[in-house]
Amino acid sequence: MVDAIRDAITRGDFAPDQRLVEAELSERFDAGRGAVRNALVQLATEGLVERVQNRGARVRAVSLDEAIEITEVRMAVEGLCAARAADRATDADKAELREIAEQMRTAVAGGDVWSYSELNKRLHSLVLRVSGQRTAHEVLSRLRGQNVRHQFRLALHPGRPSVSLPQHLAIVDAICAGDPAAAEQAMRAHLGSVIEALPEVDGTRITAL
Amino acid sequence: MVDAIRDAITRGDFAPDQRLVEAELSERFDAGRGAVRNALVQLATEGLVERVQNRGARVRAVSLDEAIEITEVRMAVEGLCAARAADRATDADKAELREIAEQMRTAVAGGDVWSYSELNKRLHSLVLRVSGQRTAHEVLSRLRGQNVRHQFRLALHPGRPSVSLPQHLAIVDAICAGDPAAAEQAMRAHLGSVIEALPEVDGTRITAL
DNA sequence: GTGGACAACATTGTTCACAATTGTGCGGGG
DNA sequence: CCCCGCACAATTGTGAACAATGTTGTCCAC
Repeated sequence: MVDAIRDAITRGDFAPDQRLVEAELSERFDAGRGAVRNALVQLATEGLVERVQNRGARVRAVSLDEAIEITEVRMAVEGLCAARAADRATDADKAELREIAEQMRTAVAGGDVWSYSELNKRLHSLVLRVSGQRTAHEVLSRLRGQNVRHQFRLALHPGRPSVSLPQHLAIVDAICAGDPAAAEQAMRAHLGSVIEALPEVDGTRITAL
Repeated sequence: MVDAIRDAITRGDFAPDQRLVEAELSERFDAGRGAVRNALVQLATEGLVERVQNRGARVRAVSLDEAIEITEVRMAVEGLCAARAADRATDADKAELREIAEQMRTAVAGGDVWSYSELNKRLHSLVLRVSGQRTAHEVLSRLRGQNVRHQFRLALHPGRPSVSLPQHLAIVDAICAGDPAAAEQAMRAHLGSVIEALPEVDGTRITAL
């Protein structure tokens, strides 16, 4: 239940600030109002929806400032994970990382923005998995969920792939070289660049898809 | 409601792995079963209790490994906050930081473990506030909540204050000097030392209070 | 035309009873 | 003596009704 609603929000089925009426969700997802209620409570503590007493729930709109804050925290935590990944990566992990890096190169060369965006998610997710840091994984999942909209806008920004590609490659290289400090530094540099780019794409209309 | 149960858990009124029966909590806190239910859902997503379908809730026992993971993430995020705090601290903030540092010195000199533990919380909390990073603040609140037990054990460990005091002083100094890099480094060094100390105090019986 | 009291409506909060599921003790058979 | 099935107790999940609250629209005085 909660997953269904969460997916719907992150997928963009519900616009930011849109009201989430319990009865409507109850019908749409074919569940009791109680179940919907619990799901909304959970999503509220996850930061995806806002709930105010007697006035119901609405999907939370994260401002530019919040998006920057979130990315700052991501910078710190994913930096940690990159360092851990550099320490723990097996040969199989490294092969997988290089595989993604290679696909990223061809995607950017071919101008395939959507594939690159998917590879981006896979790369960050793989670094997390290799790091073995479950706590960091949970923290980042929550943060990422709140940020999907800004993330999406950034991915669609023209010229963005060509600046982020070398950063991604540097991350992969550092992890494969088993250099934790370099991996952390590369990840922080990458997300630092995301932070700088966020204000530029803020307010961009989402047309594609 | 949720605050009452959360406090009870962090205070230690409920032991780890203890079952939390809805009816019992309902009576103890004088609230409807529905309210208790919602509170448990929220506490579950906060990571304080575990809930399994049709089997109820129990307070989550965090293992030593998890405690270390949590502290690693804290190291990354609080490092970020220390750096931000060094950039943003006003004169009033700095005065407050130095005040706490001074009180820490006298507490350690006088062997007042409990006061020192309280000051420790206040210091970390103040750094967070000064950093102005609300997202980091929320993340850390959650993590700290899961870790209270280990944190508490560590605070009671004999000889611990004398090793952590200079680290705390270094943090305050770096922030007051307006040196973000040094502040981040000092905070990371401090929490790194916590990580090293955690295994030593693991399994210690909690007698005092 | 504007603002305020008031009523009708919509939505959430709460309670209750009951259904569904799981844990437990008991007895019988191997 | 141990293991399996069965009934019963304990507990959670769910649905419906009702209460409480907030929102919207209307009417009337000014």
